Amino acid sequence: MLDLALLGLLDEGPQHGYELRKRLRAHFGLLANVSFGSIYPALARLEASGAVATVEETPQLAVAPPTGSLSGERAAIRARRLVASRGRRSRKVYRITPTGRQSFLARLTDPTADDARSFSLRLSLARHMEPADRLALMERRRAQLVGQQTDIPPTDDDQLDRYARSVAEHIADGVEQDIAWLDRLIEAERTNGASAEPDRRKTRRSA
Amino acid sequence: MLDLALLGLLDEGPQHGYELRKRLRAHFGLLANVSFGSIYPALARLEASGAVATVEETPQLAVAPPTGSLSGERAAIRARRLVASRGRRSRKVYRITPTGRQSFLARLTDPTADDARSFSLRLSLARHMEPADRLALMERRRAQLVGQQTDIPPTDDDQLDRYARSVAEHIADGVEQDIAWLDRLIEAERTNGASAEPDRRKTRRSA
DNA sequence: GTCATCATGTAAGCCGTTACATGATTGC
DNA sequence: GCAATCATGTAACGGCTTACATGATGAC
Repeated sequence: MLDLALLGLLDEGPQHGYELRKRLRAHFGLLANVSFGSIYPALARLEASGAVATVEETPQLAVAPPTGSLSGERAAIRARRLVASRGRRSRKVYRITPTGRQSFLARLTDPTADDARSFSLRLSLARHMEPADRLALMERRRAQLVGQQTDIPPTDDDQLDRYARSVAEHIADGVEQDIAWLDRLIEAERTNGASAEPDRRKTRRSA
Repeated sequence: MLDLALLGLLDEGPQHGYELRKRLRAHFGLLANVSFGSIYPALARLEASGAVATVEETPQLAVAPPTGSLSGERAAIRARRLVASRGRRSRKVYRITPTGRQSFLARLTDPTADDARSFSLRLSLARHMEPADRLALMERRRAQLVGQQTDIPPTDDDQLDRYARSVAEHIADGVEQDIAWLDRLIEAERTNGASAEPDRRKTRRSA
């Protein structure tokens, strides 16, 4: 789940761990409000598996401004990994590899891996998918939700107290609204299925 | 979280693990759709901590019907823990202890432990709380949700693609509806605060 | 000079899962 | 006899969290 989100972000350009965390929150909101204790090991794993690679300096970002020659020697010795752009602490910039992009797409559309938790994240990344996969994702999720409705009969206990009943009803309402939302998405997907191209987006790599 | 749910159910009468799992689903729906691999260790922990105790047979259930004297000897030898009521496999029936009831109430109202995940479960069990604690629980949750709205500005990125934007909007809608729901609950809680007594419910122990 | 922010990482723990192992009883 | 359901438990693993350790840099 985290891997998917990280790869999705890295697809928009090389970034380092600290920045990735901020963007996770900005892009995915509550879906991926994840701690550093998860992110750094995840990046290390992804690097070990060849899905991402560390970048040896991002030249267009490191304009090497005349920040100062003071204590230059000391700084140069310490800057092991990367000469920090604009004097920051050394940071490890990652980029997604072709292999990584492949496994990203494979995992994004893998029907065996879509649980309730990862659905919203997957849908957020749906622009990377083929229209058919996108539709399949939505319909699998819809079926799951309908299954919940029938599995657990709506507020089956009329002997629940008011609080428990209120919670049950609220949850049932939520499921219903999720289904309605999906129906709208599916409908939209079907109507302009021809006009919607996969993945074409103003990828602002030079932002 | 699971402990809370188990204690809440056991407060309505002694039950065994297998039954508890079914009731978890029935009472709390998706909130506590938990596997046996969690339940049995949880019950063992609760027993070790003194919150629950095993019952030495529930006489009113084990009516000892004339099921048969056939193979009676063999069955009697194997029935180690409990003489099974109506010939079932031996099962371990738990009841909540006074200590358990105390820690249940303490944990239910503990303000340091209410994260988003456990809120719905706590509210489902709100009939066990004092009106003031109940109100406090709701208002803490409301504050959390409002905090989310401001922390993560609503669909802050107008450069998100349609899918990501749709997800962000849907989540924002959900948060808004949760707040509206809480407002209704809080309002109801304040108006009939005097008339609502804590915990009085037709506890059907003899069902 | 010290505090907030940027930046990376490790270790321990929590809370659940799946898979496995075992076995009794009921119904076809 | 065989499968489904009832019933309890263990072991391994997953994915995240918090807390800890370290350190640079800029602002006040």
